[in-house]
Amino acid sequence: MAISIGIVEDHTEFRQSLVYLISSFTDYTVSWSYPSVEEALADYTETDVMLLDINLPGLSGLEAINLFKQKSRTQKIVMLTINEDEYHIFEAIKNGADGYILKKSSPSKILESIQQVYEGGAALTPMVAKQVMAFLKPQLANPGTSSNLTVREKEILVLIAQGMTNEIIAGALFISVQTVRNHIKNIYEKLHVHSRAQVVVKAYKDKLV
Amino acid sequence: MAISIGIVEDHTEFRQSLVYLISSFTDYTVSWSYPSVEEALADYTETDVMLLDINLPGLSGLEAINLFKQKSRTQKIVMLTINEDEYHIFEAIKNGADGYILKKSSPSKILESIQQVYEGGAALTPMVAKQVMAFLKPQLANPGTSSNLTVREKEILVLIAQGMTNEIIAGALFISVQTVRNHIKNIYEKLHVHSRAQVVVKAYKDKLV
DNA sequence: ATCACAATAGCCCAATCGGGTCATTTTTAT
DNA sequence: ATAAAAATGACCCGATTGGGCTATTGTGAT
Repeated sequence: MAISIGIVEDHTEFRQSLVYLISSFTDYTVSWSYPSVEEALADYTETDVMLLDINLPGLSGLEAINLFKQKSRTQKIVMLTINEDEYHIFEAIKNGADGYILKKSSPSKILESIQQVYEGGAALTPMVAKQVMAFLKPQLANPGTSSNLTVREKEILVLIAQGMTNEIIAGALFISVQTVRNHIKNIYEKLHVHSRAQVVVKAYKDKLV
Repeated sequence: MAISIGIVEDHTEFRQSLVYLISSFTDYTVSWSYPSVEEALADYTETDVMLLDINLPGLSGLEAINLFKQKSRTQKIVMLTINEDEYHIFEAIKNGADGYILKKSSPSKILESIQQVYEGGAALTPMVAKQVMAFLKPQLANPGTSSNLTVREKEILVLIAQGMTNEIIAGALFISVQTVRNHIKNIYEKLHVHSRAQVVVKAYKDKLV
């Protein structure tokens, strides 16, 4: 069974060349292609993979991710873009895109990306991957952030960062309040903070939540 | 297939009358009923809809919502309550209840609520619905703004969201700790939270920081 | 076999916080 | 000008938290 693909791309020429490119392989089928999110949503049918332009008139591709996810949670979404800037990359990732590739990528790279996300992986251009890693590095490197927290401590940190009280956390994890408090004491020591509000701040700043 | 129902209600008489009421319709089946959350959790079996009293000895109904959600994410939960006050309403909604109805509601209203949440809707009494809408309106009208916080309150919120204690905040703003606490109380009320950790969470999520 | 660490749980004490009520002054809006 | 809203400050009380200590159990590494 061929992998089915949907395309949203306003630039007619590029859209058609995508259709042409993909259709030339028997492993892939272009189920539909539209120049706007609005039209794609109106006529939506589920596909295995979607190619979604970011710069679109009307609803942008970034805003559309969630809308398409609502239609189908299994479909994979690959963002097509001309810009490699941090904002768009992280917005796309945050919204749950499965891939982020440049329009100027070679045909073989585009097909490769489709295959990768179809198989459950993520497709990123090397430059994007680098930025993602650069973003992650300080968190991994910086000791005193999350890295030296134990698994249990991280669990509790997440719950604190949702505003839960110790009692609620204890209930949620089926352990005693005392134990929760002990874990929290250890978390404070490792993160060098002295209150749960500070923990929440750190959790958000260091993107642990 | 009849809609299956679980009931947690400590008041024996009311619980039994609920069971009697519901059982008298072939469309509904009471799978179980318990006087406490603890017993219900221990013996839990999934039902389509749960009626959950708020004022319970031991674990309250509000605290229990999440615990039951862990057992089953598809079951619908309708809170039973005697009070229509804002606090309980928002706590229930925040925790993910699907309905919020008064114990004094007529039998037909109770059954109607069950049917509504079973069909994927939400069941609210008109008064509750009004309060919910009143809370939502300002946010919808003015998106991006935090809910009606005064300038001073926003200042303090920002400082809280940096992990500061009341004493430090008081020092920073050259006002007394008492005043800081009063402002914070008002912030809590407006944001419907009950701890500074939750304020920090909200501050980051709604992006006021 | 032993050591280190993680997870569990308890106790104690002081500090902080959350919530309720009240009161005064200043600013803003009508 | 007057009423409403905001900012300031206080008291009280109970709940929660933060910090210091000890202890048992299980697991993984040496």
